[in-house]
This record gives sequence, C-alpha cells and structure tokens, in this order.
Amino acid sequence: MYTTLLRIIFNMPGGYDSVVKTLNQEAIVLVALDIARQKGLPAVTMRAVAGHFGVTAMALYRHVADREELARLVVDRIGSHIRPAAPQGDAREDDVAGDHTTDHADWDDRARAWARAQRTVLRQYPGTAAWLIENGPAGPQAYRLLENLAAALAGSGLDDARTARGTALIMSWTFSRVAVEDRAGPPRGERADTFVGGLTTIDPERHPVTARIGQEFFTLDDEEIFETGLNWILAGLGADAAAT
Amino acid sequence: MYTTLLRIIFNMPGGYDSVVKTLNQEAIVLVALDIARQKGLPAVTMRAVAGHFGVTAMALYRHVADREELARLVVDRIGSHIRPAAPQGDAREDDVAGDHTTDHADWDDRARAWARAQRTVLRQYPGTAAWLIENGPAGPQAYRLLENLAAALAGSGLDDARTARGTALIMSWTFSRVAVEDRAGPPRGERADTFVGGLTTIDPERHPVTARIGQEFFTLDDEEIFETGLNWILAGLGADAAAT
DNA sequence: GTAGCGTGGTATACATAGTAAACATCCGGC
DNA sequence: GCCGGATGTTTACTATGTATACCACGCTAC
Repeated sequence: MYTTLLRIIFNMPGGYDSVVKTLNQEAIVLVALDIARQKGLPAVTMRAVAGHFGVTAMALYRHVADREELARLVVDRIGSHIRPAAPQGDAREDDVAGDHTTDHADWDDRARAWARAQRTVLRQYPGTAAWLIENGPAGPQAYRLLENLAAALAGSGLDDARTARGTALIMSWTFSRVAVEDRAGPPRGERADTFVGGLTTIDPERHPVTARIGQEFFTLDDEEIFETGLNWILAGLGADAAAT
Repeated sequence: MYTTLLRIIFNMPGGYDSVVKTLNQEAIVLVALDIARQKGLPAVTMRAVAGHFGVTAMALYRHVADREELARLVVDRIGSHIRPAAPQGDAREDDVAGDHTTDHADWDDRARAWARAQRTVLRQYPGTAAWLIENGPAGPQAYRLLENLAAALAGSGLDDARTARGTALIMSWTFSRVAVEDRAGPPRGERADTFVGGLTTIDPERHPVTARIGQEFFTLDDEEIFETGLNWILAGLGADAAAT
C-alpha cells in the first residue's frame, strides 16, 4: 500500500524496493533462511517471517502455498549451499558432468567429502537435519546432491541396487548425526535426565559395559564420532564392492 | 466427581475403578501408548489422552508434569517391549547378566538381533523413532538397551572408545531408518514431489546415475535396505576390530 | 477520465496445541 | 462436624497455521 507515495518520497527509479524489502517469494525465502540459521528451522513461523517485513502472516500466502512449501523452499535453498568439493584439492566447482570423469579409485574420498559438506552446512541451520529425516529430501538441490553421492558410490564398483542402499546409509548417518548434534548443542549438561547427561549415574552392577565406556560419551567430540562412523560405513561398502 | 454415587450404583468393593479407568500415571501412560500405536506419537496430545478418560486435559497435570514427561514415559514404556533375543534361538528372556556370559564370537549376530528388535517394536509406534532422534533416548529402558548393544559390541574386541562410537552408529541407522519408514507408510505415491516419488521424472542428462538406479528405490523394500546397511556397518566394525 | 478488474495486503476469526491460575469437590482423619 | 490435602474443572492465555471476506492500489480498455 502507498507504494506510489513511497516511490515519490524515496525518489528512486526502481521505487523503494532497494531500501525496504519487497514481499516476494525470493525475499521471503531469504528471510526464512536467516531465521533458520539463527534460531533453527522450527522457528521459521509464518508470523515470524511476516514480522521481518512488517506485514501480517496472511500476506505470505500470496507468495507461498503454506508453511510446508516455505519449509521445502528453505531446505532446498540450504541444499544449494552444499557444494561437495572434489577431494583432489583443486577448487573447481563440482559440476555433475565433470564428476563422472574423475578417477574411480577415490570413490570413498568423494563420499567422505560429500558427507562432510552436508554436515558442515546442515549444522548451520539447526533442525534441518531432523526435518530431512521426517520429510525426506526433495527438490532440485536434493537431486543434485543425490546424484553426486550416487555417482561416487557407483565408482566403487557396487551394482545399482547396492549403490541405492549405500546412498540411504550414508544419508542416514549424516542426517541423524547432525540431528543429534543439533539438540546436544546449547543446553549441554542442562537436563540431567538426558541420555548422555545421565551416563554418570549408571549403576555399574546392572550396566557394567555402559558404566565403563560412559566416559567416552563425554570425551568424544562430534567430529570424531561422525568420521569414525563414516569410515566404518565406507569400509563395509568397500569390502562388499571388492568382493563382487 | 461423584465417585461415591458411582460406587453405590456399581455396588462393588473397589468402587467403579475396575470398570471405569482410574486416572493415575500408569493408566495415563497405557492410554497414551495405545494412541501412539494407532495414530503415532505426535497424536498423543493432552486432550486426546484426557478424552479417553472423559476428563479435561488439565486433569492429567495432577499425574504428569507436562507433555514432555508423558512422551518420555511413553517412549520408555515402548522400550520395555524391546527384548532383543539371544541369537542362538533359545527363547530365554534377555537378562543383562546372562547376556555377558554368551559367547563373544557371535557379537555381530547379537548386534543384528538388537537392531532388529528395536526396529520391529519402533515400527509399531509411528513417530517414536523420530522422537528418539530429536530428543535422545533416556530412561531405564534406554539404559538397558544401550547396555545390551554395548555389551555385544564390546565382545567384538573393539576398545571402549570405538564401542561407544559403534553404538551411536547402529542406533543412528536403526532410528533413522524407522523414521524414514514411518513417513513412507500410508501416503505412498500421494505427493509427487517427494524424493522417492519424484525419481521417475529424473532427467537422465543431468542425473545419469540417479536415473539409472532410480528403479531400485522403488523395488527395494525396507527390510532389504535395513539389513544391507546393518551388514555393511557390522562388516566395517568387524574389520576394524580384527585389525586391532 | 472512468469503470472495472487483478494483484496483493489486512482484519477477523477459527482450530489445535500446551498450560497457568483459581476454583470446586470429595474424602479421610481429627 | 469440620478441615485440609488430593484431584478434577473452569476459564483463559499463548502460539501456531490458515480460511474467508474485505479493501486499496494501479493498470488497462473503453
């Protein structure tokens, strides 16, 4: 409203759009992305996004179908930030065609790079990993990333069926680890009844192994857990591929 | 309310409690468990549970602190249904002490049995796996089950740190697979823009590998994906244990 | 120029959640 | 016979998504 007036006041060719954010899908997604980064994906509510524009929540519905669509757009945009670099160390962009020409010997390094890139970006947007597990990856970026991973695994010599299963395994590990890391973040040691937090009070009589390795849960950092799991997964895949 | 009157009407020693459910924590958890099984954990709302007793939602707060506590009680109760049988085939109950006396050679079969038992039960209560990923396992049953798994892995010869990481990996795979299966359930082929549903429309030009293996995502059933992933994980763990 | 129509934002309201606060009721013990 | 704790109710407030009706602007066709 009053756009004409504001255009006169600001006296600029493109109107006031370059100063005050215009309400369109692109801008909405960007604001939502910002909220997701700062407060997590669940904090991306219609009212919160609308508030950043000084409009009502209903205004957003002229540009996105509903919250579900907005979430998908946000997650897809997050996916566009994930650029698994080639493991050789050269900084070239990953282009799908190019990836297929790389040496097949380093398939596991490519898979590792893929998982690390996923984790790095997903960690910046709390709640996204959990969302992906519950809703499933979708959209163009998801396809691009799936292709990257599948291409890497296909280079191992696994057949198609195993390649498909392998992508599921690596994606699962990546998403669920980040989801776990998301919650373990800020309120460290706040809730005593949490799984990890409660490990100090384990009764060694009834739970001898847990009591013994309980310390490990504290000292291990997320990085180590993630990398070790990834190594085991790739070792298992590699052994299977070699045996075929 | 009117308990005296009802006791007179029903004319029974214990009052009407044996006919109409009494409101106490145990009964609340059982009703919540029932709702979780039929409609999933997210459907366990305070009002829904209260409705089954013919009371208001606020009445529940005399017996549970809040929805969070109720959810934890429900999940713990679900955990009590998980009884990973010994892999030898004998039907004895798994008791923690007994588990440790079993032969260490079959550590991977024990881990497999653990994961299968988890999956079988978690599948009966949709949304629980996702809840576990987001909130983390907690409570007595979680400890018992963790001990079971850790004990199995410790039998592989892995050191404590690796055992801890191994439990995280196996739990992650189990939980996230069931979480994925939960959503893939009823609305199969409903949303065309879903990850799996969209795989038919993959452009073979841009996503050659995905297009090729796309069929596999349809034909593979959940059982196969789960078992194969589990095998790879255990193979990776085993190789590492053997190398140490 | 003006009538009308489409685009886009607003106002209002409803449904579903959890839950706080004050009140009511009932029952057992003094 | 009354009192106090335990237990359920009432009311209401919050946050969330979203349906519906409305309205204001500005462009286009006459």
